[in-house]
Amino acid sequence: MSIYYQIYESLKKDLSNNLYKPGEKLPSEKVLSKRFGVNRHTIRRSLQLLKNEGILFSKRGSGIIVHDNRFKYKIGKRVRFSQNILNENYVPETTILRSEIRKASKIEAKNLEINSKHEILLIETIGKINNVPSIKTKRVISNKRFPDFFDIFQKQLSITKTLKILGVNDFFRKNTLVTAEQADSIQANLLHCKINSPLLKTTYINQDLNLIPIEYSQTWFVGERIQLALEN
Amino acid sequence: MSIYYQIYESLKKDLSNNLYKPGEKLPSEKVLSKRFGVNRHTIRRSLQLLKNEGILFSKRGSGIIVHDNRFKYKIGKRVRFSQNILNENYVPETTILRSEIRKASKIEAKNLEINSKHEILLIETIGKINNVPSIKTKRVISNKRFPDFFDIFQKQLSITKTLKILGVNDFFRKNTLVTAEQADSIQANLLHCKINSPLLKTTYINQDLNLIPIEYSQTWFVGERIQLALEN
DNA sequence: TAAGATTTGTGCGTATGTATA
DNA sequence: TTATACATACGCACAAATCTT
Repeated sequence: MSIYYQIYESLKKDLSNNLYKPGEKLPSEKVLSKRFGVNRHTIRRSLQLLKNEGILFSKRGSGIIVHDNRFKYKIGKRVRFSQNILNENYVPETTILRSEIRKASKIEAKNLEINSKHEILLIETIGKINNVPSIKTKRVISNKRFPDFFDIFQKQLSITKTLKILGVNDFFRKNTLVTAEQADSIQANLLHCKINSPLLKTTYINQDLNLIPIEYSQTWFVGERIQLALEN
Repeated sequence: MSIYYQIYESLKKDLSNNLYKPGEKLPSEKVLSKRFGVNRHTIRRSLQLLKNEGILFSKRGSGIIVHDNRFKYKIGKRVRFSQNILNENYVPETTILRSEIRKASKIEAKNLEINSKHEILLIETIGKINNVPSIKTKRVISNKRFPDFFDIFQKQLSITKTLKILGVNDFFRKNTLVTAEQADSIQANLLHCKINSPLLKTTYINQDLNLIPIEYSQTWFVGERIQLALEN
C-alpha cells in the first residue's frame, strides 16, 4: 500500500481514538512530515483524504483543525434558520414537503390564541445544511391573519422574509420545549438517518413585538449531526 | 482564482457540453498539460476534483474515462431489485416508508383479479443504491391471499424472499408500462432529487407460474441516476 | 509471445504566494 | 514586523498497469 494511504489510515485511527479532539489543531504539516519521515506533499495527500471526508478542515496561515461534525444550531430569543447556518459558513436550503389549510385543533387554537373555528395554514418543510437534509419543521399559522402566507413563502422559502413582506419586521420565541424522539421510517428517509436514531424535537411559539403568537411549530433535528446551543 | 480550479471549471463545462461522452477517454494528462500550458501535477489536481464528483474515473496504464453515472436497471421477464444491483457490484438497501390495509379500489381489484370487496395490503418502500435513495415503489397485494405478507416482508425486506417463504418460488412480469413524471416536493425529498426533475415510472403486474397476479405495483426511478434496460 | 511505448500513480525537492499568529 | 502555516505550481524520477508493435 502507498505511503500516503498508510499515513491516512494511521491519522484516521488517531482521530477516532480522540487523540486529536474536535476543534483542536493537528500538528503542522512540517511537524507531521518529519514525524512520519516523508515529504510535506505526501502528508498533504493523506490530509486531503481526511478533508474530503469532512473530518478535518484547514485554515491557511493557521493550521489544520479537527471538525466537530455536529452542527451547532443556536436557539435563543431569535431563531433564524438560514442565518444560523450562513453564520457558520454552511449553505442552507429549504424545501417544502406539503401544505394544508384546515380548521385548527384545540391545541393549535390555544397556542395561537385564535378561535378554534378559524382556519390554519400548515406547512411542512425540510431544512438542508450543505445539501444534507437534517431538519424537519411543521408550522401552524393562522390563515385568517396571514391569508397570503403560503404564496409568499413558496417564493421566498424563508419565514423571516415572508413575515417581513407581510409587515412583521421582527419576531421572537415565546418559549421552546426540547424533547427526544426516535425517527420513524418516513422521518428516517426524509432526514437521511436510520430508523430509531435519536431526533431532537423542539416545540415552540414565535410571537411578534405585541406578544401576539405568529406560529406554533415543531422542529425535528437529526441528533447525530446537530446539537442545540441554548442561549438567553 | 487558482489555475487548477480554472482548468477544472473548463473541463467540467466541456463535459457538460458532452464534448467528452460517457464511456469515452479524455486526452492523456500529458496532452492536457501541454494544451493548458501547465505542469502535469496541476492538471492532475483539476482531474482529481472531477473524480471526487464521480464524473471521471481513471485506470492506471489506460487513461481517464468519463463515468456513465446512470445505473442500468434491467427490466425483463424477471425483475429482482436486490439482484439487479448486486449484479453490478453496488449495494442495495430497502426501507419501508409506510403500509396500509384497506379495501381494494376498482383498478386494483381488476388488476389483481380479486373481488373489490377484498382487502389489499399496500406497501411503500424506498430502494437505495450505494446508500443513495433512487427508487420508490408502491405495491398492492391481496391481503386475503397473503395475510402474513407484511410481517415477513418487514424482516426480509425482499419481495423475492418473502414470496419464497409464502410458497411462491418464482414469479414474473405480466406486463410493464413505462411513463415519465415530474417529481413533486415529497418525492424530491425522499428520492434526493430536485423538484420537477424527471422520474421514470413503471406500472406493472407480477404473476406466479399459474398466471395469477401477485402484485400490482408502481415504481418511480430518478431519471438522472437510473436508466431502464428493457429485455425480452 | 515479448519488448517497448504510453499512461496513470506515487514520492521527493524547490520556490513562491497568502493568510494567520 | 517577523515568523509560521497552509496553498499553489513547477520539475524530476520511478513504479505499476496497460496498450501497441
